[in-house]
Amino acid sequence: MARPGPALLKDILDTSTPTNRSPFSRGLQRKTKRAAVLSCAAKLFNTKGARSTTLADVASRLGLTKTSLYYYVATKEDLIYQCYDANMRQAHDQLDRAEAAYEDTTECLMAFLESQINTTLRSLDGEGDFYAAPLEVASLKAEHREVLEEEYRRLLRRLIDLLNRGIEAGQIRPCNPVVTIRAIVGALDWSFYWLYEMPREQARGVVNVLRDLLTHGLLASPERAAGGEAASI
Amino acid sequence: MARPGPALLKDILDTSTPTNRSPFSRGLQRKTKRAAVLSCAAKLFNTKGARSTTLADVASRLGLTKTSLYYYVATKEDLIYQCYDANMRQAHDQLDRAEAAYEDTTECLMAFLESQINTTLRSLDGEGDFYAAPLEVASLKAEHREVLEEEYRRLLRRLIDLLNRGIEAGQIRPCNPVVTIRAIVGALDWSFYWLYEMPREQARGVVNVLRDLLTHGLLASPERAAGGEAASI
DNA sequence: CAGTAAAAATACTTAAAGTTCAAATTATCG
DNA sequence: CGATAATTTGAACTTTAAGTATTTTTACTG
Repeated sequence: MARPGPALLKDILDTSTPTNRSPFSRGLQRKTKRAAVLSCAAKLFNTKGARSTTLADVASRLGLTKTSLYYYVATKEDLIYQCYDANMRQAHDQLDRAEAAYEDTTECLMAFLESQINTTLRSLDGEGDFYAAPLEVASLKAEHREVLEEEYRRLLRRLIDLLNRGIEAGQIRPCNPVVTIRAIVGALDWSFYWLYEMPREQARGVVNVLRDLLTHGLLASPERAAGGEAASI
Repeated sequence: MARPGPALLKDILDTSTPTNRSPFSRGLQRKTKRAAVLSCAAKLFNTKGARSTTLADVASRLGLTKTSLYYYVATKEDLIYQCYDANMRQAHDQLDRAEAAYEDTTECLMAFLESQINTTLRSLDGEGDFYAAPLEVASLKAEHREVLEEEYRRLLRRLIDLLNRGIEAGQIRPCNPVVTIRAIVGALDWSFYWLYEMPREQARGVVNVLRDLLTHGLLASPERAAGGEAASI
């Protein structure tokens, strides 16, 4: 699935191994190319917005004409939907993995955040697909919009449940989990925007900074948090 | 400036006082109506995206035809730019006020966040103008885009400086201020999205939840932060 | 209340981008 | 190599929404 940024669609397939030329590989090739179309579209959507990206933009980046895209997607609306849907599925998958790997609720949440950030970073390194942040769901037709909104709410609910379990177990401070998760996921949904333009060096440290911010907060010390006078360390 | 959500443009002006009918009021009326156009557009931009909102959408909400909008704005691109610019100016103003009011860096940051959230909440109550989250700056023409990006960066720099001052003063834990501010502002830029659909009751408590999250972090206790075992309260 | 300027509407043009279709090209396989 | 299916294309068509020219309505002013 790994593929560098500016690759043309015709260069996507690795025809060096015989397996990729076997009869059954035809459907697989199509799937692979389709995934490349979605990834390319996702990158553009993240960069200039789904609605203001034209099919010609996507096509030209893939070395195709815009007509050719219709071999892979039904409509532009469908393309946007597929991109968003892929992103939502990926997010749920990552949360599945995080929940399977960690008992501790805080660790689980952090692992989820980390995997989401890393997915973006890998894509920027050309080592994985781009996923589109679902920022323009509202502009989709009702049918598609409702599916995505439900998936989004489901993700929020899962994370809220996670927080609640952490609170019950005494691992996490009592807080309003709905608002807290909204803030965290909001920052995450929007993170590609600055990750895209941040020096790679700094971007690599993002996960640790977020982990720190979320676990300890901003304040220098608990005493200070209660409202005392400032004191130098 | 206060004006309820679904008001038609012709109902905007308060003609009950003579002042509003004086000769010099003509230009003022136009300004007021122009502000109402921007506010209405901003609300729609927040709800369904700037690019997928049509001038007909904006006009119909104001009880006008789309042609009439051209009396107030030059082009649609201009309308988007004006909305975004108004938002950036408002944000800088709020930060000015917060910096003037608070010596303590943490308090200052919190006051800024609070004022931003409250601006959104007031607009939802029909007690103030809507401001558009500048989510689609990338789709504007270079000239406008550069102005807004510079204003956005300037806001980030101001907030980063604020954090740095707090760190130097020992009020704030040493952290990467760039990433930290990006995360906070990202969550903020995106907050209208969930504030719009959150029960008003809950929305009122948002500021406190964010304050808590940012000051103390998620963990139940500092001991726990070090990695100890979970303990029920 | 008539004259005049502001505001808004009607009817139209234009541009851009989404979409379709039939034809051409390319790749696979017996 | 030649048949067949997969893929891509060029060119035309459609739709949508931006933008303009002109006229009409409204409302302020003397």
